[in-house]
Amino acid sequence: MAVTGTINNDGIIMPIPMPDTGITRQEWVYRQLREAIMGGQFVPGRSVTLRGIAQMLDVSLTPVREAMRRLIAEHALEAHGNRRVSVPEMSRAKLAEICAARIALETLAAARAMPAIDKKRLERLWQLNDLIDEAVAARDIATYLARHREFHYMFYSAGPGSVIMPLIESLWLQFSPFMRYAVDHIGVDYLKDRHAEALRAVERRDVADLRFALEADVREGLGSLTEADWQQLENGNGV
Amino acid sequence: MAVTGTINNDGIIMPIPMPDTGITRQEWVYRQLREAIMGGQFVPGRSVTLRGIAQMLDVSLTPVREAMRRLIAEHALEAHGNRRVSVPEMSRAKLAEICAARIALETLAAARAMPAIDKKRLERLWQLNDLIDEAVAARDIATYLARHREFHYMFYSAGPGSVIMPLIESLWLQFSPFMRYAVDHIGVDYLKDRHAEALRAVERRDVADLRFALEADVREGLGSLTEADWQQLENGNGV
DNA sequence: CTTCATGTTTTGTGATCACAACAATACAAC
DNA sequence: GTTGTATTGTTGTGATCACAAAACATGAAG
Repeated sequence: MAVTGTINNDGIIMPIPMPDTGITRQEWVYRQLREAIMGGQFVPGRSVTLRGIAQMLDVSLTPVREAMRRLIAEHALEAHGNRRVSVPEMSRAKLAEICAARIALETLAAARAMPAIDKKRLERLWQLNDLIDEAVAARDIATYLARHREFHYMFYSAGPGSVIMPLIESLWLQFSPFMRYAVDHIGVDYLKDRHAEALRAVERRDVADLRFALEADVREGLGSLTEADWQQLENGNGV
Repeated sequence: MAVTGTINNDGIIMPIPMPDTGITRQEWVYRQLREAIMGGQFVPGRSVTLRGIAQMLDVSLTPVREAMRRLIAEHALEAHGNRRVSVPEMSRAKLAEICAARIALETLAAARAMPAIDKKRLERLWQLNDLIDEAVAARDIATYLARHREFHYMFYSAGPGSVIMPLIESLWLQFSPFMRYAVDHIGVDYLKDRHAEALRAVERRDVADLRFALEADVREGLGSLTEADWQQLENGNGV
């Protein structure tokens, strides 16, 4: 294991080659785990052990311990009283709270970023929007998730500041495992986004419409699960 | 050092007695540092070393490393490229961003919490409001900061959920060292809050007024520093 | 006095070991 | 078959050591 671009015995893809220079092992482990979580490779409820990760990435316990502490602090992982660590499970209430927080923070970030979105970045955003549609049409969940994240990140990161973005990323870390799980089990057909509407609002430099589009994007995306969907997820019925 | 309720050679008060049972050393170290930061005992720019903290709290490096990783992940501490860690410094832009994020998240948290604020909690909030005024009148900065934090925490924590509150706490960790520094150097006289107005809004069950009061509380509190204030702070001129 | 090279000290990082807490299993008693 | 207990294995925690990188101090050369 721990070699380049293979699937290990836990079924988790560890793509990035190797630690090298200029970066600490702890930092490398952190990024590996973070990408895996964001990519939805960790299923909610899965327990994560120090030795398991250490063996998987072929490092000692020390850097894994620190990387996991970071992820726990960001609520990407959950530490139970028993000292066990696992990927957090999702609930209706928690998802609602995450959506509310996303709307509050992402509309703020977008409003702050809008003046800094120039023609070049706007083109890239339109391009990403197309790529997302293609991924949905092709039922390619992995690249859908990656592009979707890239779209929002490219949006907000145009603006200044280093305070709000980490908060948003913490939220994404929290719902990503669930989102992958939900898309896997319910399908991609219900995935409507408001990205085009948001981009048109940017072109018109209309902050209010931009906020509205993004709020709708979250509400009709993550926040749109019906009671039937939830029950299907809880019964574990597959795709 | 590391004994109960003394001031160590760094001038930092480490009040809580000792680790005992039922809690890991790492967790204890984390809480100690967190309280010290929230209480404004760490001045912005101050460098924090592993061995320094370990010696201060009389533990080995291991628990300190993990505790500091947590605090760095919460942006309570800042890790530089040189592998050095310090208490983050504040800038005009950063403070503005923190205020904007606080308004977005805290008005949301308050709105969610309002239905759960019963008569008993409201009484306690009024009581805290009085204690804050007394602390200001007595120029007692330490208890002012503690009560101020307790007031907001008691407010938001009435509501359900475990997602939004940690985000808010991360923001408080980020501005607390600066706030203490600013109050120390500029004085407590400009400290006007909108707590009473917020509580009256709760009594009327008026969400809009509640949000307005809290937004004003942040904007006229943290966000009210003038350019003259900033220059005074940057010159390091004392009280 | 300034600047650069050298040596010393401090500091973070990673690995390893010992240990205690916890979970899981196996087995006996009813 | 169920329940309770002893045993075994696994896991997180904390301490210590070795090492490399960075910061600091020292001193010579300009």
